[in-house]
Amino acid sequence: MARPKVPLLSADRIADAAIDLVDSGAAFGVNALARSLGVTPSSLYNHVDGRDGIIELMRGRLGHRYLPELPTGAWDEVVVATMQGLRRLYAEHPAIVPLLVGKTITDDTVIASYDALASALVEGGFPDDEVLSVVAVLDAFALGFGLDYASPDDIWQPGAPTRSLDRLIASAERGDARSDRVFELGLELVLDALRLRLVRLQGD
Amino acid sequence: MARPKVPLLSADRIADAAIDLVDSGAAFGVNALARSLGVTPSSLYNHVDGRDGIIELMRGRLGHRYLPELPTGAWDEVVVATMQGLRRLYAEHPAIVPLLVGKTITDDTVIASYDALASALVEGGFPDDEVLSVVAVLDAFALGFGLDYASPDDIWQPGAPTRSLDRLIASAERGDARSDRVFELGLELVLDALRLRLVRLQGD
DNA sequence: ACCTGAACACCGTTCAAGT
DNA sequence: ACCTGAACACCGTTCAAGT
Repeated sequence: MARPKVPLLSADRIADAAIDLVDSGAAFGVNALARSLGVTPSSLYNHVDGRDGIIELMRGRLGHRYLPELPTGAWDEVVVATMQGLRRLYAEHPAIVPLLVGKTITDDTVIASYDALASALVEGGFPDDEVLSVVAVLDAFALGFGLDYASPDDIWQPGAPTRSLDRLIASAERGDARSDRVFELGLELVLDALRLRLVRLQGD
Repeated sequence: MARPKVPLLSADRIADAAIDLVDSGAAFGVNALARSLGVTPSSLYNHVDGRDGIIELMRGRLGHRYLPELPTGAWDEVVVATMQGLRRLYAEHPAIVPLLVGKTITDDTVIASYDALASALVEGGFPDDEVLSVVAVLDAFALGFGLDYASPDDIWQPGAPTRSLDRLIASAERGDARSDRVFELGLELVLDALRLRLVRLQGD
């Protein structure tokens, strides 16, 4: 079966299989991915730009699913919509988050989403030279939370007795319920802070 | 040279070499690390628990350097001290951040640091069932910012023209100066928000 | 154009052998 | 106790060969 009449693969099919693979708990890898597609590793290179290319495709596909239309409205509504989209994305596909870390974003859908966020902040009254920083803060937030979803149940594993940590860990919620709570708290905190900042900026 | 009279290696020496390796811009790996130590990869396994073990040792060494003594004082002073320590750590060793992501923290020094933070928040008046969430928020923050330091200069690489992103990127600061600014902004935002939250909690 | 199979340089880890 | 060297199962990627 050298060349099939109808192609077995496509970039989208590969990206979807990659997402399924990672969601299933398996380690991400070109070989494992090819195996799950019933295909030879080298076949993938006809459609896709290697390991990193596949990861960027995954980002694009998920962005397309979770940030489908660009949010509009007041800046804080746009912030909430974007962050909630990212939160759902990361909560439902936590194992992907570590793969996305520290890689340049090129996917158009995802870029458009950050663009909408930046534009909303500009229109909301944040000064030009601060908007990108605010976006970066929000991004750092979202990523940090995404990693929280991806984290092992025990983030901290004290070897020796602690003053507070042991006790707090013992009585704490676990898993997604905790992560959701943390995210809600965090989002509330940034929004409060951003609103406060805007008021102060406009007061000058 | 089967067994030298005085050992060539030790856990600390390996951890330090690993930090140097990663700081030099090279990819982290057991083989590269052994090479930089002038030693065979298998030698490392006499001192260290494999790749993940080495990473946790790196965390410990750096924690020891950047979070040396436990901060005391008002809760917000403790928060600032801890976050600034993490900021310096991540700023000066950005390439390490992605390695730390999503791995359980076992190192005692680092644990003690989070414990001090949690204790300060408890004493500051945050309710027990919220402290761990606040710590997680701060941790997500710090990690997110750490990743900002580790990020390529271009986090976003728009393929098509954008409404705001292109323009803002063109006029933005770059590199560490920008990351510092983002961090300061972020820290200010969380602190404001946490203070506000505390006031509201105590108002009830 | 699209898939296979062989080949390449590389991983991380284990373990017997040597002192 | 601590290092070496061989061996293992695995990476990601390239490329000629086949249809």
